[in-house]
Amino acid sequence: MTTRQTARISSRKQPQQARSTELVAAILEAAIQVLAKEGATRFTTARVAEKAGVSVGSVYQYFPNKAAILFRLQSDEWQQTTRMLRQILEDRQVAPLQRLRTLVQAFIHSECEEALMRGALDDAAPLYRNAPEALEVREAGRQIFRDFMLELLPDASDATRHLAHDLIQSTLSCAGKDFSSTPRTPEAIAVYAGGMADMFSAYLTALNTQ
Amino acid sequence: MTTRQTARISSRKQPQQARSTELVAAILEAAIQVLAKEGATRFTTARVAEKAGVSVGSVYQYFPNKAAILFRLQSDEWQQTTRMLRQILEDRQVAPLQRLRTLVQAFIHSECEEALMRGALDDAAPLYRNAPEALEVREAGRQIFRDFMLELLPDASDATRHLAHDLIQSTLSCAGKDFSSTPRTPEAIAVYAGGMADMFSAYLTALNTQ
Amino acid sequence: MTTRQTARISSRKQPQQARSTELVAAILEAAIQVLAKEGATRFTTARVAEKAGVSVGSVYQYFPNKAAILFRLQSDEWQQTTRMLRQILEDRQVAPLQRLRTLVQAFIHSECEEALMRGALDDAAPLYRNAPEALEVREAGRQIFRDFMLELLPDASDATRHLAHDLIQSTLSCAGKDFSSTPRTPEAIAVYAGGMADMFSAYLTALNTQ
Amino acid sequence: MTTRQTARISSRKQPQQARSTELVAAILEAAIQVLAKEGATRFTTARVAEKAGVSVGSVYQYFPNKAAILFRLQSDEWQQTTRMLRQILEDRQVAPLQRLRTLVQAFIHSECEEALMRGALDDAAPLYRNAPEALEVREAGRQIFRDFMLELLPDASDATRHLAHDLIQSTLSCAGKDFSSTPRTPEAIAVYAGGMADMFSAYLTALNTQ
DNA sequence: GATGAATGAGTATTCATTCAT
DNA sequence: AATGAATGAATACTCATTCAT
Repeated sequence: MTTRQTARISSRKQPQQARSTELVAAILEAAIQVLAKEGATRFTTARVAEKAGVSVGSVYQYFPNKAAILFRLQSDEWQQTTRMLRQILEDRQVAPLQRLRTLVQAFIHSECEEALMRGALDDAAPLYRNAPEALEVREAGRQIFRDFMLELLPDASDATRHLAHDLIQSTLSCAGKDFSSTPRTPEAIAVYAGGMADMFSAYLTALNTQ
Repeated sequence: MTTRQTARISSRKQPQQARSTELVAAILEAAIQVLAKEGATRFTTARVAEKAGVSVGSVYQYFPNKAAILFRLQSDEWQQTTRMLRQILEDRQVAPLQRLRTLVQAFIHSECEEALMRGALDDAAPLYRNAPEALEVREAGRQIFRDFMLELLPDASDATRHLAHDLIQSTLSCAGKDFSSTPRTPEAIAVYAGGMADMFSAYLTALNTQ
Repeated sequence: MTTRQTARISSRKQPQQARSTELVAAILEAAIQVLAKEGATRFTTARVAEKAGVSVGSVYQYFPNKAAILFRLQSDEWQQTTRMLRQILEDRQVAPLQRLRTLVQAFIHSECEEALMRGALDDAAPLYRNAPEALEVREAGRQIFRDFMLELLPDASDATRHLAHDLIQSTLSCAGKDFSSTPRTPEAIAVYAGGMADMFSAYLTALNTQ
Repeated sequence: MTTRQTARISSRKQPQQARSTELVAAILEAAIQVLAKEGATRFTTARVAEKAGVSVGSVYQYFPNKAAILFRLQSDEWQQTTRMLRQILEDRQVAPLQRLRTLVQAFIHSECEEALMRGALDDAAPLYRNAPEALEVREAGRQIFRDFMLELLPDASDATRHLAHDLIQSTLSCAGKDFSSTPRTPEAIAVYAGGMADMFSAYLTALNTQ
């Protein structure tokens, strides 16, 4: 929303040596724990450093600022999601609507894992949201979905397809977040994801038979 | 998400005298402006007081803490939304699906008004979200929707209806927020809301013809 | 030299009530002591607050930042010097060269008072030097001297007078600082100031008899 | 001024091997650039090392601490100035007052070269000023001037000569610094230096004819 | 010798909240 | 009731210096 602060947020150095990679991993793992245990407002570089068993200085050796740690966490998640998207949506062996169904299940499931951390990460979004890098990562996921929409709605107008795309992707990600903000059993997850897939299917079918 | 801080958050006193009511109104109006102009992170009691032309002490006379101001803003909005919900959904003169369509249009439109302030209010959600009062207000809205779902899906099982309810209400509110986070023209709003209504309609129709 | 940082530096609020005035005075007094005892590098707002028996927050209530405290100290000094300049130089009862002589004595004397603090204040100059307010205060003093130069060198060309002005004012203030950086007895001060006055007199007399 | 920190500041080792000498030179050159480009407050060992294309560790191999680099820069300058002093002042072929005139011109000119770096070096003076080595280097220059003063004021009392010496040397160096803190054209420099030489001449002549 | 990762004390500044007047 | 001065804990980030490799 607010487009106020925006700064460089990417990693300060590429950890090429094994030691460095471990350190970055330790910091990120600690960040996840701090986020989950303490929440977004109590997420401080000092706490992350302490939890990682590292000095604050070391944190700043690998991340230019606090936002960069959060962004990295989010970025990693987006990449994971993008991989999942690609894997499921590009499998042309499976019927498109079935692929969508599989995706919804997979996505909602993954959203419900580490929901506490994810929620806190979301609360901290104002800190990293406006970084230019954030937009790039998002775009990659959009492109995969865009291609998939061509399969789902081959005869629709660009406008219609674009609208359906917006609706489905937005619903998937944000209703998923909403749902995962409360602890859920695997059954409840399956049911909810099934319902969402039904909704998307009904919508897309309607668009195709128009 | 995070269930950490939870404190009394409702107004400290019922301002019954005219002067008090004015003061509260001034503070809330100022809060809206600060939120819109400065964003969630720069939303401070001092700034609100200054903008309201009141002392900080006075702010604390009517609101026990900063979160209470934010909560009140959110609460007011929920009540407004609830009124809208009631007005549209309880009008039995109109066919249920048409009422839903009207509601989606009205809701997305209203989300796009003052989007800057709403976005900031959302960013500040961690501060007031866990207040018990917040849940109560939400529940009122849910009840209206629940009743409406009985009209939409008269023959469905409770489970199915409940699921559809969750999906639709969650999609409506959070995809609406997502959509409004970017400035939109009235036409774009109408198109998007139309699409969402189509999606809901297709889904509900499918459930009813099963 | 370096013209890098430049920010608002003036006082945050005008202390109109007695209590406030006292507080500002206490902070300034504490600042002087910290500067004298700890030096420019160890001059921190926390130390000033502690020495003043006040919280850090209170310091920031009256000064927008650390530089503002230093600037205020310097500014006060400049105003005092300007007053002295005016008092001595504008006294047309006394012969011009005699006035200059008196001024040099008074100025060097005053420089040697609280020399420790002044030295430290000077070390901290990079912090406040580039503030626009600093330049204004300086200019006032220059104007008085400019008028006086007209009396000293009535027949000289503008260029000559301007050059003499620059030389004398610059020598006075910076050689004075240099001299005062070592503890001096009153006698030594009088002798040094006498010498400087002799130098100025010789120079001005030479210019006038050219 | 402040006589607080005082530590060993001279070079850690005499670099006799070619490689070492080069390294030291590279570090000093980098230091000059950092000082000029970033200013005293942003002068850090890390930045110097990076600019020099060397590791921080290497910097500490040849300089015991940051102050030592700055001191060395200053020291080199003093030695250069001392050489200039000697060259000009000890040339008995030229009349004393003419030598003084030449010196003033040369000195002010040299002050105005690399004024940006010099200014920053000056800002950093608190860091190296109190080193005992600093005093020694200064003393060498004083001695040359002292001898020259004997030529200038052969009949004056020790006290008078000493006073004139203090005045002239102090004025030369610090008014020179003051003057060079603003960018100047060669013409302006010549004029200012001429004026200063006139002032010294008038003063010395007056002392000799007393 | 050279490297540069690691350290952690140190600093400026903000802001929710209280309470004497 | 209203004020706004005072508090002080909290936080992001820097940088001189060390030392294992």
